[in-house]
Amino acid sequence: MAKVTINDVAKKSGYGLGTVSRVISGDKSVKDSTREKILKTIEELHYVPNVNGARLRKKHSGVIAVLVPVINHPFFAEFVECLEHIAGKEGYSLILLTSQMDEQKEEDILWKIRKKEIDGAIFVTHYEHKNEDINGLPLVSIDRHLNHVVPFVSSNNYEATKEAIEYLISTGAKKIGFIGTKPFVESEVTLREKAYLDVMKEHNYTPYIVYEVVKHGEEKELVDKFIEKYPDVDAVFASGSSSSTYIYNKYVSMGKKFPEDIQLISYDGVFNSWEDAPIVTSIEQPIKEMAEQSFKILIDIINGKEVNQITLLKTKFVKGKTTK
Amino acid sequence: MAKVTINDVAKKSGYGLGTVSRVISGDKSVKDSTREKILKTIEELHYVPNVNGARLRKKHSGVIAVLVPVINHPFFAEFVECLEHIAGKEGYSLILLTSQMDEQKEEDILWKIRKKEIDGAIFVTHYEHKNEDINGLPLVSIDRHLNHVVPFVSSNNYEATKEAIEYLISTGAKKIGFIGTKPFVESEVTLREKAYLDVMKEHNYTPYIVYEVVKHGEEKELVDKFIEKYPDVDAVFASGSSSSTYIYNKYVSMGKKFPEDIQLISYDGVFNSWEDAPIVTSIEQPIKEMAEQSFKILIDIINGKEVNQITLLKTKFVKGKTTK
DNA sequence: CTGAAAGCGCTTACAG
DNA sequence: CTGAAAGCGCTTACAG
Repeated sequence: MAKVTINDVAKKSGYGLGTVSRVISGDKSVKDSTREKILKTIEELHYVPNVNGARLRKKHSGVIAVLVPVINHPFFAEFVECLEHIAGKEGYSLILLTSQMDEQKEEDILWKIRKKEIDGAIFVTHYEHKNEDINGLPLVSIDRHLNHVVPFVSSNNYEATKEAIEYLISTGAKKIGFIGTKPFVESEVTLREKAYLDVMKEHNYTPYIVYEVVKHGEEKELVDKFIEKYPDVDAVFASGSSSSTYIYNKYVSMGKKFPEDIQLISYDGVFNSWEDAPIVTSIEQPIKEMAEQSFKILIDIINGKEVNQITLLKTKFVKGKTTK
Repeated sequence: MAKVTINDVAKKSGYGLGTVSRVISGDKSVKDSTREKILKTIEELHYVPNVNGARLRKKHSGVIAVLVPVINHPFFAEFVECLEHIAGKEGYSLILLTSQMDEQKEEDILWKIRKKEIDGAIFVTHYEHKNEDINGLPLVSIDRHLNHVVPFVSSNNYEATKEAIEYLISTGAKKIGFIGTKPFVESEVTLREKAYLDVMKEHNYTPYIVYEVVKHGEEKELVDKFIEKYPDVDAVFASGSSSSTYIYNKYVSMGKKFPEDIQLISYDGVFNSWEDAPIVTSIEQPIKEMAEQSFKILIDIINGKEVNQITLLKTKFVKGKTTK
C-alpha cells in the first residue's frame, strides 16, 4: 500500500520514466508493444499519477473556478450546472465560490489564479476591482463589462426588454410598472431599466418604478413596496425571474386575474422544473449557451488566443399565461 | 513580469529559502525583524507562492469536492451553498460535481482523491460502488449508508415521517397518500416510505402510494400519476419538497381547498426564498447543520481521527397552511 | 522509438 | 533562530 510512483512503474516495466510518462499522456511516439507492457505494469501496481507533480511541472492545473453571488437561485444554479457539465466533458475541474455571504471571495478567486491553483475563472462580479488587480488574468465576466479589458458574456438586455415593453403597450397596457434589483455596480443588466425608461418616454407613458439594491433572496421587499406604491398598474415588467412567482401569487391573492386585470413579463425565464409549466410570460436567457460561450472564451484566453471582448446572446420571448 | 519564486525572495532578502518558507507558513520560530524584512521583499517582488509546489511536497491539496445529482434543486443548492461557505472559511477550496447528467462523475470523484487532486469528498451517491473502490478513501455520504464503512449524515427520516403521518391521522384524515421518488439505491430516504407503510398498517389504513424511480426534475410525472390513480384522498405526504409546489398548485387548480378538502405535508421543507412564506406544511431538514457535520467529519477523516459512522440530525415540523 | 538529466517551486528534517 | 540539502512526482527538451 506504499504509494507507487512513476519510478516504480519504470523500474518494474524495465523502461525509463520518460517513456512511462509518454504512455500516460497518450504520446503517439511509443511503440505499441512498449505501451502494452507499461500499461500492464500500471495495472498491476495500481499506479495512479499524482496530479500535483504534473501541475508543478506543466505550469497549469486543469482547474477553473466559477463565482456567483448565490447558488440557490434559478439563474445561477442553472448556469453553474451547465458550466460544470461542460468543464467536466472537457477534462477540467470546477471550483465553486459564492460571494454574497462573503465579499472576500471575489478577491480569493483572483488569488487562486495567481497562486496557480486555477487556470482561470468565470465570475458574476458584484463588487469593484482595480484594473491592476485583474488585468492580465484569465477571466470572463458575466453580465458586466468590468474594465473594457475582461471579456464578458451577456444577453441582449436592452433589445429584449424594449420588445417586451412594446409588446405590453401593443396589448393596450396603459400603466406599465418596472420592478428590478439594481446591480451593485454598472452592468449589462442596468440596460433593462434604461430600455424601459426609453420606451416609456418615447410613448409619453409615466414610469412606475421600484429599482433598488437588494440581496438575492430579498427581492420580495421590492415587490411589496411596488404594490403598495403603485396598486393600480395594469402591467408589470420584472427584471429577474426570482421574484416573478411571488409577484404572480401576490396579485392572485389580491383577487386580480391574469392577463385581464394585470399583465406580467419577467426577464430570465428560469422556472424550476418542479413547478408547473411556464405560467409567467418571460424573456428566456440562453443559459446553456452563455455557459458554453464563457467556457470557450476562458479556455481561449488561457491558451493565448484572441477573443472578443463582448458576447451578447439572443434571448427568447416565451409567451405564458400572464400576457394578452 | 517573469514569475518570481521563493528563491528570488530568498536571494533579494538575503535569507535562505527555508526561512522565507517559514515566514509564509507563519512559523513562529522566525525572528520578528527577519520576518518583516522578508515580508517587505515579498511585497516588493509581488511574490505569490505557487500552491502546486507546496501540494506536491506536503502531500495534500486543501481541496475537497462535493457531488450532488443536480444543483438546480432546492435541497442540493442549499446544501452546496452551506458547504461552500464552511469550506471557504476553513481555507478549503470546493470542487463541484453533478452526476445526473453524467454517471461517470461518481467515479471521477474517487479518482480525484487517488490522484491527489482533492483530499476527500462529500457525496450524494445514486449509484453502486464496489467496496474495494471506496474503502480507505476519505468520503462522507449524505443520506446513504454505502457499505457500513463510509460515514454518512442524514436526518431522522423514519421518526419524522412517522410523526407527520400520525399528525395527519390525528386531524381526521382517512385516506392518506404517499408520493415519493424512489432512490436508485438503498438509502436513509427509503425509510420515509417504510414509516408511512408502518403507520398505515398500525392504524389499519389502506395505503395509496406512488413511489418510483425518476430523475430530479421529473417528479411531476409521479404527481400526475398519483392524482389520476387516487383522485379522492384527503391527505398527501410528499417525500421531497421539489414537487410540493406542483402538488399544491395542482389541487388548487382542481378547485380543492387546503386544508379543508385536502392536506399536504412534504419532506425537506426547502422553499425558495423568492417564493411566498412557507405555505406547505413540511418537515424541515437542518441543511446547514448537515453541511457542517459532513464537513467536520470529512476533515476528521482526512486528519486520521476516529469518526462516527452514523450521524442523524433532527428535522423540524413546520406548520404551514396545508394542514389542519 | 527511448533514456538520462534537469528542473518545476515548494517544505521539512537536520544540524548548528 | 537560520541555512543547506534532499526530495515531493512529475514532464520535457535533448540526444541518440
